[in-house]
Amino acid sequence: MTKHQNNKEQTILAAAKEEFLDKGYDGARTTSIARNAGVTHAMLHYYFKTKEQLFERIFHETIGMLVEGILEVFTQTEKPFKERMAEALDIHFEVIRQNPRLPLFMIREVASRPERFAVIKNVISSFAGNLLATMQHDIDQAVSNSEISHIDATTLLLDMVSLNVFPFIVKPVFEAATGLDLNADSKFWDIRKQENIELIMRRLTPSQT
Amino acid sequence: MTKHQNNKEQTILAAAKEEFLDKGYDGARTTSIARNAGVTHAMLHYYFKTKEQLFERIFHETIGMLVEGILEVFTQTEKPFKERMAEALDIHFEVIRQNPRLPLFMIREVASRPERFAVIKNVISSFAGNLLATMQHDIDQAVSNSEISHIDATTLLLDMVSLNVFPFIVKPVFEAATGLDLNADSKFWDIRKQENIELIMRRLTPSQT
DNA sequence: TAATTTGTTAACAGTTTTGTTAATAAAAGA
DNA sequence: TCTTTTATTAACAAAACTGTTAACAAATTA
Repeated sequence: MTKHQNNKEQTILAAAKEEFLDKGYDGARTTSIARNAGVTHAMLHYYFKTKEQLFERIFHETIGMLVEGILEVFTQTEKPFKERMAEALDIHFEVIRQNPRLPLFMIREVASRPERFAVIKNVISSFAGNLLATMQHDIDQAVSNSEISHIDATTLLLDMVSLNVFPFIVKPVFEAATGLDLNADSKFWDIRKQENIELIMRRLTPSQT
Repeated sequence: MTKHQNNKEQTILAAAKEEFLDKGYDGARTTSIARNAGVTHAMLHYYFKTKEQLFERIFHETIGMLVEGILEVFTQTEKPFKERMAEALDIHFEVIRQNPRLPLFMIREVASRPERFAVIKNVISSFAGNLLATMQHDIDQAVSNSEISHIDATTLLLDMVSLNVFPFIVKPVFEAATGLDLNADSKFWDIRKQENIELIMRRLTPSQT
């Protein structure tokens, strides 16, 4: 009677993503994932042999999304450096705003199981190398035009990522401390984005000596 | 024959701290803690009835350290605001540098078990309220002297914490991406501290319009 | 030194969680 | 339609952990 709908696999994946993002690998329970997906937990082992394998799937996806998010950022080369940088900050911020749990997820998993380095290492490092080289080139050019202060590309990238990502990571603690509900407070995030842009812009503006 | 040395309790606590900081509550194993402490795991239940209770001890301690660390920061009121702010950044950075795993530990636990909010809430919120009020007062004064640009105390505090804390949180990922070993690289952290101070100083300097 | 409290071990009990299997139903292919 | 492959369930096995207990040793105290 009931049609065999292979979207069960998708349903399981969705439930697993929720569970893993929320609780991390160690906190996640395969039974709980199955329950939330509305299937018996044997199904989960049928589609994905082990918890580990199911996790890998999710982990890969999220690396993809994060890397993609940062990738898009540095493509246009027409406009002046500061302008491009402001746009990059904006885009980067919005990507995280739409996937606010990804960064903590990634950091937490890499921290508690460094073995997973291997997976992530290739994906990121090849990409990050390119990005940094490109950025450094553009920076040097802008510096020689006296358009901006000197800064190292790695330093600038870490400035950017720290400012854009950290607020989302610390959100639960921040909410506990202040009693605010930041989900219901889009103004807070708009202000935050502007502040981050402001900080980097001022950092890049040549000092008047 | 063997003397009853009650430093076993301390040994267990030390091993537990290691384990919890490294793997988080869910990833920690009481058997592993006992093994690392060199005692049978029954001992662990003898001194600390449950895993949860053992965790509470550690959790409280770390909240204490973190809050203390930020507390010390804003006491002197003689010097100009920017100067004080630079010192605060320096002290704050060094506190974290010496306890680099505490922030991720706290964030991770609060994220995966919001129930623990209750504990942390009182400690932080009462304190944070004071700090923010003090900061805002000092900021307003410095602004009216045209000593600095206008900024919200909450915003400035989040700037500061983001810049100082995030690099330590993202360290494992960063190392995976770049292949560097940041533990062996004290220069990296010195540069980072300077960059953070630079960023905030420029943010606070009144813009010349 | 006798009694009591404190520390320690080993073995075990209970639970939770992951993973397997055998039986069966549905779908697809021939 | 008969066979084979895929999907699904329920029941079960195995492992991993946490927590308990009973027996005993060492230290403390009276």
